[in-house]
Amino acid sequence: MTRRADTAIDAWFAARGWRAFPFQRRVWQAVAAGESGLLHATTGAGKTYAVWLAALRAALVSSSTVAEPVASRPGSRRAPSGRSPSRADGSRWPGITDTVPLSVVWITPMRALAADTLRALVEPLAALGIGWEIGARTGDTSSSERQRQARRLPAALVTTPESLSLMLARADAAEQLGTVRMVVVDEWHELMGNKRGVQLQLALARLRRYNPRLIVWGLSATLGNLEHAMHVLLPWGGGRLVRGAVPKRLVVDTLLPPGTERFPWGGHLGIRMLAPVVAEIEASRSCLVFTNTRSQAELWYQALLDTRPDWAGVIALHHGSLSREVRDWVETGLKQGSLRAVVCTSSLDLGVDFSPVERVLQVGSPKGVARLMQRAGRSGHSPGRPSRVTVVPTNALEVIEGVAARTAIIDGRIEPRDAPDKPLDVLVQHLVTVALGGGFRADELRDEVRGCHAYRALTDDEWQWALDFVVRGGASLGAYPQYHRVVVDDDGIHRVPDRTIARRHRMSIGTIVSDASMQVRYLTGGLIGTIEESFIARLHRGDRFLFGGKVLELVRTHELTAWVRRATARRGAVPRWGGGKMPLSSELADSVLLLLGAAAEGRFDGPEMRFVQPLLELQHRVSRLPQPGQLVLERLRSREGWHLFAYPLAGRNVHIGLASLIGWRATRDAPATFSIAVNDYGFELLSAQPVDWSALVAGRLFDTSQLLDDVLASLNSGELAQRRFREIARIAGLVFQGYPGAPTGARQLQASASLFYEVFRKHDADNLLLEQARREVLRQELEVERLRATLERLAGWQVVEREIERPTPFAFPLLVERLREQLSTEKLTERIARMVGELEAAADAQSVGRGQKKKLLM
DNA sequence: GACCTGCTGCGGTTTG
Repeated sequence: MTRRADTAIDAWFAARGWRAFPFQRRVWQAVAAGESGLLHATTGAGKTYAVWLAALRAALVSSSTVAEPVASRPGSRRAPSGRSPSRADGSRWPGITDTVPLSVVWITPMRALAADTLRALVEPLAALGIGWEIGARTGDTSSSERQRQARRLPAALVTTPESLSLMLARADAAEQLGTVRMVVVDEWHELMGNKRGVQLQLALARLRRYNPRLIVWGLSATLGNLEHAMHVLLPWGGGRLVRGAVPKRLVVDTLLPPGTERFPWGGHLGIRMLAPVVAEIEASRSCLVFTNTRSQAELWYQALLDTRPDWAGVIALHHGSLSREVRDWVETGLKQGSLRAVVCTSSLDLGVDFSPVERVLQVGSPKGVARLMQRAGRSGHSPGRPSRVTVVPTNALEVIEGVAARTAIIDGRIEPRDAPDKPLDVLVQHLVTVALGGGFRADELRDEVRGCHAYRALTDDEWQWALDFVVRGGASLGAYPQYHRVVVDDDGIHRVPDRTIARRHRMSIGTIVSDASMQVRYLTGGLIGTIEESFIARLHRGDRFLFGGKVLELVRTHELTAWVRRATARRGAVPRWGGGKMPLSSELADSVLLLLGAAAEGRFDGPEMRFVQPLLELQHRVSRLPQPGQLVLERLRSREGWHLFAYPLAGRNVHIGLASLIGWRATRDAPATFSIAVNDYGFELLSAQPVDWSALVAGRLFDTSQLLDDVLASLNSGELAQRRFREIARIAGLVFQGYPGAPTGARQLQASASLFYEVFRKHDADNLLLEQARREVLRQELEVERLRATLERLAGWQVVEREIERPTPFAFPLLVERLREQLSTEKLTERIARMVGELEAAADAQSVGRGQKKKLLM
């Protein structure tokens, strides 16, 4: 039987002109033996087929009623998506048709991937003549499909972690899901590092309780810690790590400005690279232009259209604030090859598989090695084709980052991903989910939860606290019945008897908490997308702004909708969205530092490093280049006061902590106030009085003892924790988001979250959700572990102090950064112009000649 | 003439 199934699969491969890769065979063998595991392979290497065919084969092999298998002519038939192939030709395994219960659950992190995945799964089914019904179930599943699934679930289901949890909240969850034999988690690297991944861990533990022999496979892109990724997914041990050793060539290069064009020392927009980028787009059939922010994407799209009006309709814009319709249109255009270029944010990091993308550009810092690899993988998406990404620097220092990413990839220094530890908000939500899904006994569920990696160290007290919180609202909410969500019946089973609570819970399942935003609609009703409330609030009637690639005029705002019409003007304000400020990763920063070290020794290899050579030499001449083993401190006296610049290259989050900490420690002895500026390379401390930094550095400025206390004292961590608490309150089910269509206003949501925060602080100080908020701030926003590692590293480094007369190339961006926060755009422009003027004058005074001056300013 | 920062992902109602 096994051999016949193999033969059929081989025949199907052969019909497509393929031969099974060794890694695919390894997966098939492992699954046939009932093993779980993690499959790592580059994109486009055939992971999907490997795991899917393994699942099918395992089902075939273990199906006792299988009769004579006959492969139909492989690849000759095509089944309509999501439906079982016709039974007409009879060439299939009769034993596994029709009445196969739900056997395979395929998890994808994005709804948009579900449809694509389904198509990929249907094809081999049809060709092999297997009469399985398969389907998708996510939030946008049609109501008729839902009804069909309510009658009987298909044999294989493609769904999201959230929808799986929703299914666990059904009273008949055990019957519905108890038949599942295999779970495949696609893009596990996207989930493992966040609370969605934790929610999935909990769901898998549930499925494993239903079926202890459950087979689980994760699919992952490149990570620095694959073994750990597998362990988080399969905490019960014994997983098989399979690496798809399909040679994949990855090309990282840099687009340099043509000729002797100068380059700004700071800046992140990069519009001056417009002409070279246009040339690149012209030269390729289809191109993805990644930017780091949504507003940057809007500006680039507009700039491209200004330059090439004839590209209207063949280039497009894609980011997370645009409506689903707009994005669907763009994604379809990409797949069909009708779009020449799409300007996007990480909204297209996943999901354009099997598409004809030929070229990938990354405008601005790639921030991390894995991120750049992921984006490179959007091109050349099939076995054997090379992937290529071109970094488009927006300032001189970013030129180095491209080279740094390339060397890090070659050396295999890829970022690891950490999994969250014990998020109690997710656990609280899960308790209500399971109470809804047929109920639970406390001891049994506790052991099940502890089987998850995230809760392996959950104490009895913590468990009891979480249980108590869903039963009687914890110590402070006992008086409010809506927080007595779970009730213990006479048999000791925890259930949710209240229908309103049940409904609200089902509506709130998930761990993604979105920002406060308003819908933007045409007067005619069409939805364009969503923008931050705070941005719209600053606009007046008639003001124009750029959104969705169009200049719009604000007509009026009503409730949570901004009504707009097309404006005839060519310019408008650019929306600012709030959002994460991702720091440069340690791996990439260290790689940059190595290159700077080489530069300090006079080594400039390759065109990129030679391009920035004049700038780096200038830095080294007037100050010093940061390099491994040396912390460069620059002191500058200006009209503004006394500046200290430092370049630890530890990413902006750590620099915020470091600058606050050092400023705070410096003021313990002599009172002073500092203004602080940070970027990914270093930080600036500016004071109105002189500070004896040399004495302080000789002291215990970089001490790591009492680090936590000092960090908490130096920053307003209370406010940070309160902001963080908003998300936790939502996930734990304290704050109800409101019904769709009439959502609770964001401000109201914020208000009730902070109300809970205050109530807990005053009357329930031991509430573990408060503690969680503090932990999350320290870990995620302040990266306290990385801060500690940085301090320890700095303690062993030689401190090089330099007195400088003018801002150096490394200091200049920090000056601008601070001014940007303080001044309006016009004033900032004036100030920068003056600073640059002073620099030029200084360069002239040094009589370095015109050619030199040009070089100095790049 | 140099400046324009800050990502992504999901889910859900209603019935006398």
